[in-house]
Order: sequence, then C-alpha cells, then structure tokens
Amino acid sequence: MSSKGDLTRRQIIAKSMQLFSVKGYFNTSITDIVKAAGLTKGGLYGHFRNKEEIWYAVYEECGRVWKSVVFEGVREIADPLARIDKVIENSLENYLGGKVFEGGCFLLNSLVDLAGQSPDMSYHVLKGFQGFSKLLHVWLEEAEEKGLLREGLNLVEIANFLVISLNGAAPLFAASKDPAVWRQTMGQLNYYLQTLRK
Amino acid sequence: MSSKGDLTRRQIIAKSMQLFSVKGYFNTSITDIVKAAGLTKGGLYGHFRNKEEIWYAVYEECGRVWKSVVFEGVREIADPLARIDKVIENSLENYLGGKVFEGGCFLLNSLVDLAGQSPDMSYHVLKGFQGFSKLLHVWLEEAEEKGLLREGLNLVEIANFLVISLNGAAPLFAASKDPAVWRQTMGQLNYYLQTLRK
DNA sequence: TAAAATATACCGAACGGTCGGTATTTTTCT
DNA sequence: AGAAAAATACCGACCGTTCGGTATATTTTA
Repeated sequence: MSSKGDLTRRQIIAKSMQLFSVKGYFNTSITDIVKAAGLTKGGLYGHFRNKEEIWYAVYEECGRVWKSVVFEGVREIADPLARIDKVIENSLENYLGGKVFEGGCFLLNSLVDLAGQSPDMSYHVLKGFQGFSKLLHVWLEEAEEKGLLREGLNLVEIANFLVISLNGAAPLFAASKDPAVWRQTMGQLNYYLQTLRK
Repeated sequence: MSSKGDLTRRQIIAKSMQLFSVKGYFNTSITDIVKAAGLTKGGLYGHFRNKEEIWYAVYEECGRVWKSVVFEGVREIADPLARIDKVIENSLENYLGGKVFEGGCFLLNSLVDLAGQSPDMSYHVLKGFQGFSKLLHVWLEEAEEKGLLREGLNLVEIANFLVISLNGAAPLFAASKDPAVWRQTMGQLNYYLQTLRK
C-alpha cells in the first residue's frame, strides 16, 4: 500500500495542490511541479498520464482535506443551526485562515481558472459547491421542522447565500493576507444567521 | 483624437478585456488577442510595449465600465441606504448578470489569477475593492448620522461584508451561468440590509 | 511624400509530453 | 536464506509546438 511509488505520487499531489492554489492550474508548469516534488519529468509521467490527470487527483485530495477541516466536530452537534455556525467557523478560521493552503483556495481558484475553458473540470468543482449548498439546505430544513426558524424563509436562497459569502472571502483574503477578511465575514454571517432565528 | 490607430488600440483593449475575463490573464496568449482583434503581432506591439501594459490598459477601461454600470442612477438618490440598495442591484443585475463580460468578471479573475504572483498588478485590483468598501462605509456613516441605522453596528465590517458577498457571486455565476446566483444574492443582501435599519 | 500603422518573418525560451535506458525494489525460485 | 528474475521507479535528453517579444519591410493615411 505504502510503497515507494505511492509515496512519490502523494508528494506530487501535495506539491501540485500548493502550486495550483498559489499560481493557478494553467500558470503552473510541469517543470514547477517536478522541481517542487524533487523529481524529473520522466519520473512524474510514470505516475500521471497528463497534466489534467494531476488536477483530478489534486481535486479529490483537496475534497478530502476540505471535508476533514470544515466538518470537524460537526457531526456531534444536535442543533442544526449550531452545526451551520460551526461549519462557517471552520470554513473561515480553519480552512481559509488556517494553514491548509499557502495561497488562495484551490477549489475557488479552479472555479475561476477553468470556467468557460475546461467545462469538464469546472463542472466538477461547481458540483462540489452545489453539494455543499444542498447540505446546508437540508440542515436548514431540519431547523425549520424543529421550529427554530422564522416563518416563510427561502431556505434554498439562504443556503446559496452562505456558500456565496464564504466564497467571496477567499479571493480577498488570498490577495490581502489580512485575517480581518475572514473574521469580519464570520462576524456578519453569525449576525445574519441570528436574524433568521425565531 | 479618433484616428485609425486609436480605434485599433481601443479594439485591442476591448477584446483583451473579454479574453482576460473568460480565460484569465496568463492563459490568454498574445496570439489570442491578435486574432480576436483582427491584427498581427507587429500591429499590436506598435500600441503596447508588452503584455502587462495591455493588462493595465484593460484594468483602467474596466474600472470605467464598472463605475458607469454600478453607479448608474445612484448620485440622485438622497437616502444613503437606498443608494446602497441601488449599487447592489446594479452590481448584481446589470454588471454581473448583464452583458458587460462574456465570461466571469475581469476584476475578480485578476485578483485570483495574480494573487501571490504579480504583487504589483494584484495590489491595484485589491486597492480598487478597498476603495469600493470605503465608499460604502462612508454611506453607512451618513445613514448612521441621519439616524437610519440601529445602534452599535460595526460599519467597516458591514461594508466589507457587502463587497465580499458581491465578490462571491461572481465566480459561481460565471461557472454556472445561472441567473439565480445573482438574484438570490440580491434577495439576501436586501434582507440583510433591512435588518440593519432602525 | 512623410509619418503612422500594420504585416511579415523570425528569435530564444519555455511549454506539455515522450522516449530509451538505468537504478532500485519486490517477487520468485531453489 | 540467497540468488535470479521481473516489475517498478526514475532519470535526462529530446520532440514538436507555443510562448512573449523584436527587427524590418510594406501598406495606409493624412
């Protein structure tokens, strides 16, 4: 399972994830990756057929990392609204503000980089964000059933708005490196969610 | 003033703006621009010394376009909160949802593309967003002085949050092409601003 | 006809990707 | 266990192409 080649493959993915996050997919060259991973081109192409295949591997790994950070300590929270609070906190403080990526977020970078260019790849990322929104939506419905929310709210719209706001914080934090970006976003999203409560 | 060369220059800027919006700066080649503008390389390099200079020209032009769309019909609004409402509506419905760009927003694309790569260029874009936030902040202060807002609000944080949310809508709309993205953002930001009123 | 604008032809560097060949492991056989 | 065989991992040179950019020739405009 953990043979030498497997380790190298994981190293390629890890380094590529960082490079794609900072430089973007198109502006990261195979040479960049190869240098960062301490390899040569020939070595790399023994593990991946082409550059796109590296992206898909990074995407999967990034999804795992994202889930582990964003949903940490969430499952055991009974109150669905507190669960959402926790996910927002994890997303901003730990995922974005933490040391997950050196630069901007790989997922958002990919969305911007690939939109209107590589439909297949960007579709994957978009589906991921939609899945996230869907999950928040389910939790909001759960909150509604428990009578925690005010009447007549558009839950789909609220879920999407949360995802959109979280996404907006990413590029501005990446460019400014100012923690105030995610702190203020957290503050306002907390307030916003508070206003939805009964 | 409107000599043939001037017209060509404007054409280069217009086409580059579209290409940068869709493909991003690094993944747009000079050849792409030249083909779109109906020129050859030699012709282009008579107008710009290098690719970066094209970006700066596009940035300035984009700023003009952005202002003209986002602040349309805003000056004559006396109520500062209504002014903010209008700017949000213009940003989402006309700037983002309108036909200003074929793909994503050039400004956000630049922020993502250039962050951690070209400090000079990304600094320009960041300053622009900060200026936008500052303007919203001034309007919020005006609203506070007029007694339109609840007490004890963090106006800087609110202004930044508005900019962040507007920014978050851009990549998701660019990738999905679904107008619901900006419509729902508009709905929730309207609601959010409403809760701040006295 | 002089100047401005554009086209042509080309440069060196870097791109993604391939290839033959060589270490290095891992498996198989005795 | 230890040698032989097979599979794996890796290197470094090189492919065709495209990159941003330049020098010069030709056309167009005023």
